[in-house]
Amino acid sequence: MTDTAPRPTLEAVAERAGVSRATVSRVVNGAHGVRDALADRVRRAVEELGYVPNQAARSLVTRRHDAVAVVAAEPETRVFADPYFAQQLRGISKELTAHDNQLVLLLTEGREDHARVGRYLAGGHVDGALVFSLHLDDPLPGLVRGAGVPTVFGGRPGWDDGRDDVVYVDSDNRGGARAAVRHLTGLGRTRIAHITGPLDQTSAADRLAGFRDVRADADAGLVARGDFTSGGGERAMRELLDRYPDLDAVFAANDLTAAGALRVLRERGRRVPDDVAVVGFDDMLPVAEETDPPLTTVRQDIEGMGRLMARLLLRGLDRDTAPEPTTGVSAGAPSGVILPTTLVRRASA
Amino acid sequence: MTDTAPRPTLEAVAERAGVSRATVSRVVNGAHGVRDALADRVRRAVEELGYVPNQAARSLVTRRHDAVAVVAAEPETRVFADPYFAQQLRGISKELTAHDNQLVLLLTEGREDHARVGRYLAGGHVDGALVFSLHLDDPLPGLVRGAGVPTVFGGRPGWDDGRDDVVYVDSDNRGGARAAVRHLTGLGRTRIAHITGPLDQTSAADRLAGFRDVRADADAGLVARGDFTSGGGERAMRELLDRYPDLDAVFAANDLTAAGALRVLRERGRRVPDDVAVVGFDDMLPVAEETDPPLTTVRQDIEGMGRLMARLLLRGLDRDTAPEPTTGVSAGAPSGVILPTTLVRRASA
DNA sequence: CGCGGCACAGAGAGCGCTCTCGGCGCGGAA
DNA sequence: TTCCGCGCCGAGAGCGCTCTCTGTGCCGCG
Repeated sequence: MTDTAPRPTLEAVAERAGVSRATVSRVVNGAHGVRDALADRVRRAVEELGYVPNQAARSLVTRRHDAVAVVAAEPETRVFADPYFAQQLRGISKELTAHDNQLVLLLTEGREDHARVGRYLAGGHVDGALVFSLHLDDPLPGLVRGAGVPTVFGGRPGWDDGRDDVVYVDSDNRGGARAAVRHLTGLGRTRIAHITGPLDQTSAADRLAGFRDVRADADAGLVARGDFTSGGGERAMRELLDRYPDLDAVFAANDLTAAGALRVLRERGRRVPDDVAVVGFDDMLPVAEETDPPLTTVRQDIEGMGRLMARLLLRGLDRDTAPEPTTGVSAGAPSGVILPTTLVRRASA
Repeated sequence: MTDTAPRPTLEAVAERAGVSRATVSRVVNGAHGVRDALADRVRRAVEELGYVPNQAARSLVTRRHDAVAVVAAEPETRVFADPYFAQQLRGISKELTAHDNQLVLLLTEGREDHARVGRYLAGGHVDGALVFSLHLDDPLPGLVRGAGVPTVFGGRPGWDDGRDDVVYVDSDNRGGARAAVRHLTGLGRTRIAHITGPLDQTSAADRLAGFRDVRADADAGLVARGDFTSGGGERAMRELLDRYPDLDAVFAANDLTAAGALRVLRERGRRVPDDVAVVGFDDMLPVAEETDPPLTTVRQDIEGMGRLMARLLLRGLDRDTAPEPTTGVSAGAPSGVILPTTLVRRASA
């Protein structure tokens, strides 16, 4: 039952159409230099036999796979909120399928997984890789680089040190943070605190930098360390209130953190936004709308990020097959692309 | 830069080890019937050259790909809450990598995508497929069936009509719903309402069935239709309160719905759980813990579901390569596997 | 009328691997 | 010693495709 009839080969199609394998191949692919009459006959034969090219045979000779790997460290995507990763995946998927590429998903979970991924990428099973690298000391980027596979990173890699051949897509964490804090100052708030994310992640570090851009003169004590979870947000909020009972605004590094902060504020009898205004980050959808009050936050185009990553990768792959004559890398190759963020005003600030 | 040195072939390894291709192949795979001395020489050569088998060449002859497709309808995974799908993916990924299989992700979004997926599966690029089919009238299952690819479904397919060769994994929606409602009756609640999900999804239908199992005598008016979103939960909750101002418990078809219901209850001045007890479903993690009060809900082992799906598929594939002599399908083949659910008690009921 | 050129089609090699089959050497039985 | 059997290894075909190279027919031009 599982075994279907043997799939028709090029040969079979050729025979049915009364032409040679080569001609069928020409038609099935680009189809240049084949008379219409013949081409039609071939197409009809393809249709009748239900011919589908054998990808294995094809890539054996072309060395192309029309497949790209998406590599993500599993525990991190978990902490970082799953919807985030899923949305990126969606964007990637759309772009890839639009270009007839397959998406091979590699989720890693530990040292041994890294080795496995390295081997897989080096094995030349895919034409390129999209890698999500969040931590400063992530071993993945090095691995991928070692595998010699064209790669686009999701999120600014921590080791963005001089080498400009690393391509990545990120959203404007720093700019978004600035916008959030400016929004708070615009509301007349003067005692503005920040709850960070885990600072070994570039997104968290960049958001902190954005906060500092606007509040360069803020007390160091107004910055409390969180970890992108609501529990961390609660802890940090308690600390902050203990230190600064008079604070009137909080910028949380993400929405989960903000949700935790909101709970503590309510518990301590602070009204939001009247007493304390709160801004989050991510616009993580189930959460940001469900909090009480709904969260003012910074939205990023997550799906767009994914799509852009895929697009950049595919473009790079194209260039490889048809290298332009200009010397070396095209002038001013965009090594990092930063997507804009927007402030979403809800009730919390 | 992108192009690395040409990858070593079996031939190269053979030459270096001073043996034939066949021997290297034997060692690289099962390694039976090769003297240890020779095998060691081969392994050393593999190591030194950094040889990795060319999967395309291999599957060209073996007709195996060590890859399975995961097919999901994109808009639905969105509505159904993204973390859900991501967790399943994680379970699938773990199981697949444990068996050296790759995960090819196919997200569909419309009619034309269905055709594309059908072609892909029929094209014999993968050894099997894991398909998430939520809707009663989902065209995907039919397509997959037509493609003649071994398949395991995620969630009970709507058309579970007699044919017992369809393999699926689902969690015990009906039993979980029963447990939730019994919990409410155990609390002494007597006026228990239910907000359903979209009833063209089997999970929603099964949860409703579970509600009815326990409250067979409940007024029809105590069942309000929702859509798995918090907005739907709000609307349904308003209806219910209008119809039954005296209701003292609500079983919501999922956590998002429950979150919406909670908002309306608060807005109408009902205390939870004192006046009205609320139970959700899913234990969708960011949400269920963030609501006020935190949600009592029914947890399913989502990751386990994914893992089980993959395991069942791989087992089926194994059988194909090494068919057991027993007649036909193994007696009592588990066509549907139902995973247990557990009630998680928090503050809302 | 003959030749070069062009547009198209076919023959055939070869991508890197697996796997069958045959050969070879060695040990034990006759 | 001869022969068979067995364990191990190599030769070689072939998986389904692409792509180059060659061949063929036809046109235009001299």
